[in-house]
Amino acid sequence: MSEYNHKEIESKWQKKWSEKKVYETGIEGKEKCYVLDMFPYPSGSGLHVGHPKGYIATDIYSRYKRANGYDVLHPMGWDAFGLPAENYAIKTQIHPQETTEKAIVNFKEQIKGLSLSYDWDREINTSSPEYYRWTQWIFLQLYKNGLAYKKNAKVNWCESCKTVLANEQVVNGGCDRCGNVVIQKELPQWFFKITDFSDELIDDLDALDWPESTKISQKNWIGRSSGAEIEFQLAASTRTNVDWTQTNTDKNSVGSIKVFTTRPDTLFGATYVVLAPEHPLLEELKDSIENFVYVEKYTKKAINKTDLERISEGKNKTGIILEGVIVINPANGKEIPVFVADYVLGGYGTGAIMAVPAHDERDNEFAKKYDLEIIEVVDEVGVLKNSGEFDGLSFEEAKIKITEKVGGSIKTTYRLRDWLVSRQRYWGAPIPIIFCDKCGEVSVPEADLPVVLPTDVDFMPTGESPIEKSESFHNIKCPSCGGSARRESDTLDTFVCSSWYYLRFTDPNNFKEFASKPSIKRWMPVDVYVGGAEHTVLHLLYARFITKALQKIGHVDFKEPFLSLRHQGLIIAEDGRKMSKSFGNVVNPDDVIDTYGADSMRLYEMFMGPFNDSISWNTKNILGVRRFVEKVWRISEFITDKSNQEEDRIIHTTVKKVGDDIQDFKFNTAISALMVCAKHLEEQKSVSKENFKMFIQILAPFAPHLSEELWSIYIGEGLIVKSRWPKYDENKIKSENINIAVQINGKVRAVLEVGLSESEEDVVGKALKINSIQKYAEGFNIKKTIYIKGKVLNIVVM
RNA sequence: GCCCGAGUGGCGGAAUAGGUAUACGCGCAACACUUAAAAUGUUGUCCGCUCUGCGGAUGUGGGUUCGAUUCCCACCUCGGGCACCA
Repeated sequence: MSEYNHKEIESKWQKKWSEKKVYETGIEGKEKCYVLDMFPYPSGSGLHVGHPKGYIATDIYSRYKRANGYDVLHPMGWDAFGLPAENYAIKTQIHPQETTEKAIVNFKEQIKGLSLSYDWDREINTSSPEYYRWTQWIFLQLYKNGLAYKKNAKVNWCESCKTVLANEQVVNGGCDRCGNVVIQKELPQWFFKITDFSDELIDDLDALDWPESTKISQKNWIGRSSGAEIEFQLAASTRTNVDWTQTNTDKNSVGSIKVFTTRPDTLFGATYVVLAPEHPLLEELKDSIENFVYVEKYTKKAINKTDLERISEGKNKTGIILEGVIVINPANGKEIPVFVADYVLGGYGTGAIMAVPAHDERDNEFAKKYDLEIIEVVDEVGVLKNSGEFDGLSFEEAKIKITEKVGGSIKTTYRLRDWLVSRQRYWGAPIPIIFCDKCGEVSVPEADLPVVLPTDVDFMPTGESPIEKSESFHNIKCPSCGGSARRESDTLDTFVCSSWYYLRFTDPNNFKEFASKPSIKRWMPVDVYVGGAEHTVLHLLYARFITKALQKIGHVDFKEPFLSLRHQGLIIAEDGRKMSKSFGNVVNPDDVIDTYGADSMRLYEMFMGPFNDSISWNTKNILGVRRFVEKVWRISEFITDKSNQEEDRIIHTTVKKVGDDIQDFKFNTAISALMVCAKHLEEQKSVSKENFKMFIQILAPFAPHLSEELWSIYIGEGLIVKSRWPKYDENKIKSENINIAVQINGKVRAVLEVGLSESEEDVVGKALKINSIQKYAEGFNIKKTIYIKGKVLNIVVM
């Protein structure tokens, strides 16, 4: 037999499969299976060997499902809007569309080299007007249903570039282009009301087949915590300076500071109150604060701080006392001071806390620095002390009773904030809103969608988004009154584009709807979703939110988009670092395919180790799987029409094992089982045609080219990619006799062959006849014996 | 700092409803084939010792058990994520 020529064989079958459209989405009306990869951002630098790991896994899974009679939807597309292409355009004046298209062509070619079984007729591109038309439509649905709104928000702003910066463009507090200091600037921004769904986003996680760590991360991100809101009245001495009936219309909050706490049980230990620098009460109390000049100086500085500056302060908490302002601890009537400090956040809870330095680390650090009173009110076992009538209560009980006593209310708060979706960028989907002098904010009529990105733009290294200066874009009439109007020039966060693409894949060429109801019903939800763990919170949370929002509005009738989720582990470079151009340690899949073949590349990435572990690439190790490929090639020379019991047993065992392992994403052990089987067949230098057929069928999802070639030579009926998964025979797997370990006091002293049906008595009897066992048992009493059928016999002696 | 995950041969790793630790692959060594090399095949390859045998070993130290890589407690190291959320 000739040597295995991967280049010839692989290109031959890639052509045939493509001609016969073997990967077309199943439409036969069988049970469906939607297998989805997180679609990539087509970056200019192309794929490295780490990218396709997840794609290979979903491909194997899809092939397995097709062979098992499912209609499979397995699509691929491009998350094509984004910052890198725009930055590149600013540098080179090459339009992002051009670079993006080029990158897509390159990515696609690289992906096709691996024979991933995508249905390319369903390819989508988020930067095409046919797609973003529906991204805009979804924005409008949310807008019309009160789930999208505009408000001011702080953004990173570079004074010198006159532009908004993404967090990743802020390096050490400076602009990554010009190095100038980045400030926080208030600008009107669009938000999605994800916080409306906080509870559902937490509670619906329970029913999902997702990694537990991912669920926990999402829960922590949403950060639901229950506690109490408690009011601290201002002391009379403070009150005299302000006419509260004038400044405050809410009777209940006249002259008080409302705080949120998760630990109302520690109220007796609250020795001061802290306001966030943004707290509105500071302005209202202006005349009562004796050192207001200094306070104002502090708050102005604090508000202008970037996140990075706040973080870098670490344990060195800053703050300033409000002189002349005193509040009363409602639990014990004590008068306590009030501070403003930037470790308290304006956007969380009520923007004010009661500080309990004995039981909160941050309060403790602050109290020590400013020499404030520290009172312990809960002991190590959670029982109250120094708390008057509540002494001796458990902290759980005290939470409720103390809140009740001081007239507080039980309250739940969330860490999650609304999703800021507007970007002051060019390369994104325009927000379909029009501003009219007369009518104000008007949504673009659905019939006028898409709002197409203007092309008469310049990419200048400075200034605002190029979209702002486009005449053609902004020169429009108000759809409501017909008067002159101007378009919203912000574009949407790319996470918006990627938060609904799984719906589009069900019906990608629909010009009338984002996807037809029957298509959505047919395919959704996604059965298996695979992608990197870096999307644990943002993308996965946003996609879940959009699904829930669309369900609420009535466009879909399910509440979760992804039933099961798997993360692929990173492929680390051979030098132990991340693969990156700047380290010069990138391995290009094209080179690997050229040298070893696509089948070997696929096998290697799956054989490296557990799918979700991070593992170092090692080119040497590819030899192992390449040798395996050649071994299978050689085994085909031994095909006979005779089989034997042992051969049948190992083939059927392997069929079972490989199927089970694919189902569980345990590809490494599946390949190991295939290797063990191949080794056996080669050693006995014979394999029946029937068994060989089964073997290449279960090998096919991993090494489709090799299997198809062997199939065409030796089996010849149709294509292996269209064949049905072989059925194993449980009777052929079972064997009568089995080796068990015989232990004395838990140490293995002998191996014994026994029948599976033999009784414990018989097995013990046989074991005691073995020389090496007698040696250990002699002179001792047998205390007891433990026999685990087919595995181990332990004889306990004294 | 908090949260999550992981520590098994020279290396990637296998085995967890507790039951023969080191499957499979890489590497290494010897042998066969060869003028030679490559390729391929065969055999060996956790460590130690007083070596037909015995003892030890799954990050460290304890515990539960007839039996622990697997369960429990404490600690150490590495990787990932998040940043003061009251």
